[in-house]
Amino acid sequence: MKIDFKQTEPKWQKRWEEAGAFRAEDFSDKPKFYNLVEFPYPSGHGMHVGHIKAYSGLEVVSRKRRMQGYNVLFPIGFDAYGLPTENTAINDNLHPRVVTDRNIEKFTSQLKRVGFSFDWDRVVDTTEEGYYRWTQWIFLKMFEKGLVFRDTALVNYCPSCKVVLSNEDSQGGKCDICKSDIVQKSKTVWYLRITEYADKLLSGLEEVDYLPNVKQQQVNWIGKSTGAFVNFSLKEIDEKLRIYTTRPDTLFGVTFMVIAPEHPIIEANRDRIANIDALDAYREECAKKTEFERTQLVKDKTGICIDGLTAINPVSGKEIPIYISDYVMMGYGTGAIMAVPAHDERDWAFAKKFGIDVVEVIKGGDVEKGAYAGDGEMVNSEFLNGYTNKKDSIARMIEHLEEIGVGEKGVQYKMKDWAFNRQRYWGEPIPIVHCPHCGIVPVPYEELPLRLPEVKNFEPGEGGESPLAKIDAFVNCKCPKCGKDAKRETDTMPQWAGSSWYFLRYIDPKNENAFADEAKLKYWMPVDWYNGGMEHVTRHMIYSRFWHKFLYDLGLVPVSEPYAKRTAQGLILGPDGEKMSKSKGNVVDPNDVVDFYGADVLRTYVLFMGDYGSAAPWNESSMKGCKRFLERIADLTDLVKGEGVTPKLETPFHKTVKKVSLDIEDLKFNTAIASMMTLLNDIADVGSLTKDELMILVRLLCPFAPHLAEEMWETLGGEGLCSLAAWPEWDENKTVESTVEVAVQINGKVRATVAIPFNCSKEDAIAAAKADEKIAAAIEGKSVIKEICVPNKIVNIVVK
RNA sequence: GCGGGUAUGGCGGAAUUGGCAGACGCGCAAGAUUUAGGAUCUUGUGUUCAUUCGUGCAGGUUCGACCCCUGUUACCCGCACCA
Repeated sequence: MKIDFKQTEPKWQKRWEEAGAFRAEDFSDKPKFYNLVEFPYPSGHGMHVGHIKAYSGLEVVSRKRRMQGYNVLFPIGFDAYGLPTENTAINDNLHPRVVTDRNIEKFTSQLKRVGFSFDWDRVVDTTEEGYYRWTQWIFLKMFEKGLVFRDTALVNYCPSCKVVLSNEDSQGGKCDICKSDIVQKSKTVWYLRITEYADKLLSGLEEVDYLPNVKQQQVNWIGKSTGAFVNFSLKEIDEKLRIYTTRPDTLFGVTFMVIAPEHPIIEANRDRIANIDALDAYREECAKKTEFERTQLVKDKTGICIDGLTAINPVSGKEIPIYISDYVMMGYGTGAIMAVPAHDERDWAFAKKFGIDVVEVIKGGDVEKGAYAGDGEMVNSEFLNGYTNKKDSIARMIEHLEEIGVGEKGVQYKMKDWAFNRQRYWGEPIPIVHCPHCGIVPVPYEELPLRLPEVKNFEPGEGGESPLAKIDAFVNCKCPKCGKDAKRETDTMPQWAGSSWYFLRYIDPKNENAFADEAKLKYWMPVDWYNGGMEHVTRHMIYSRFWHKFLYDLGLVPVSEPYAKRTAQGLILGPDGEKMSKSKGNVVDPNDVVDFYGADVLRTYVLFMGDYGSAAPWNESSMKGCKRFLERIADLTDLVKGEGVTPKLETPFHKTVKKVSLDIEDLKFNTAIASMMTLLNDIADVGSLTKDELMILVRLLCPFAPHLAEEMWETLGGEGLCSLAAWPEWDENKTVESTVEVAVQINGKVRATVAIPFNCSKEDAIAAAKADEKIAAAIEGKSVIKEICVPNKIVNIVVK
């Protein structure tokens, strides 16, 4: 039969919608299954073929699950707050609300055109009042529990976007949005105390089924290290210099100390430091460097010795000079280190440059030629001499430090607290009031949502203040506590706020009394399967796990981990093999593909083009192969003869049902489709098939090419929607032929194949192999040393 | 530097995890159909005339290795002066 996709695709999309075919039911007798895909940021460019691939994976799983009788929740929404929208709005002189609505509309129509089986009744939009009200609510809960704090510190700042960025948003020293170099700036910012959850985020990984590299990346990002804090006395003043080290056992090898240029001890002791002018000059220079420059100059160590402060080694009593250098960061540990040049590369390079002594405390290397970081016997270390096990020597030293009261065991994380405010308009207002009498006062829960005010000019101020700061009607308010005049916080939340809990809102998107109903949460959570991009592993994934764990500790969600399983799709590259980007002009627009080939071809192609988890280049002619495949399937209606089973096709059908069923569970869509193609070739060889058989194939095809499947299902007289028909089952016994071709090897080389009954005995198989004339000739006159038989696979005869 | 991964025809990729390497698709070639192009269909397609040789490279284990072990090279991704 001939299919006109331009007519059939919209027809079935409408029928699904009218039938509410993909609506998830709260509380059902069916088993539940919650499939989640990362909701898109509705940018002005519309959808990308990458989105299609990202959603097609769990789309297929969702459709299969429904056919298997599950109550499936497969929702979609829009993560609509954020800078790009705001920048577009500024450029086009429109309100961000208008831009957002326009973009959401565009995305919605594109998603619907592809025929995704989302539950459109549960769409969430993070910028809607009914949504961000609860984002603010959770923020206030965090405030209430002491997880929100304000601090003045060096933060990542993007001079181009004019915003403070979190660590996660400035990876590699580049602004995540505009890719320009970020700078360090001292600012007062709001933080979420995510480090409080570092251990829980780490240990929680043990109970979830995430892709191994997803887990590993999170472990690395959290970056837990164990060691010790040591307090060094200072010769000149009655103050301690506190350091963190993972190797306290090398304390006898310390020949100098290094503190970060920003370390407060310098400011506090200006008068005492003889070379303060030189230090100031150096510090100023460091402040000017971008993060990028600071890391590029790794090899070339710079620094200055502080003239006027001397540390005392707490175990040896020796006097140690203190340097400032930008290879020590204020943001990690205590901003100060004990330098052991013999056993640390960076310290070694620094010591060589400044002519500082190198004292070996671990045997095994030549410390004059380079730092030795390996294991070995402890030397020059008094009570530690003779220790050969790192663990023991560290434990012994910590014990000693605790005894003499100069240090203790410590833990550090690379992950830092989450800098949470942005100086832009298009985000959730932070519901806080600054009162001259009461200090920082949260907006009462009943006043939520704290609405984003309408403004004309939402460009950020030159001084880096939020556009909201210019709106007096918003800023000026009464203190909720004392009732006197006060001012509102004018910064907004970062883009990652709304996406940190959206999977909970899908469960109860219209609830006005809670972020979601308790019983519904209990029914649906956790998300059974979450698929998304690798780029979100160290941001969205960590952030949302943190929020969810916080809600769990409050008893507001039923499970501690939000996502039971996490997988990731690979990128679609441009036809040139490069990452798709507008500047390279290699972007493929899904709309063009749907116009020309139809949604079914697009869906099938993005899943057939390669391994789902790997990147693969777009190849138009390969897509034509998928078009041909679907056309040939449609033509099968002409080959239908009778009902029941075609003997020659029985095994191929059972095989294919099994293969498709199992491959979908492993995201091996390419081989699932390939097996249907193979079946199609088998059918073509036979020249006919029965109606029952075709209806099996149509149902297997349905998750991939649902419009064609529905059309054929209807033509064949199938009951109801194919999308809701029962998923075909297979009989394991019928997945194999009664006779199998077995390869016969002589000394491991294939010499012949013989057809023998399936599961026949080893003896029979070997006898059959020997009966083959080629094999008989090969063994002729030689002595058989060994005969190996793997049932149904191979016979190997070793001769001499 | 640390962590993770990949390497198979002209291309995208398969291989039940130690058992006939190259499924399936693209591309290509020949033929059919067509006024022609396109589309479609049929056949062929790792290499070699052949015995052969073939899964980045060099070894090893095994009756048998894309798969396991040792060494090595290249590329990709993430983090990175983390003390």
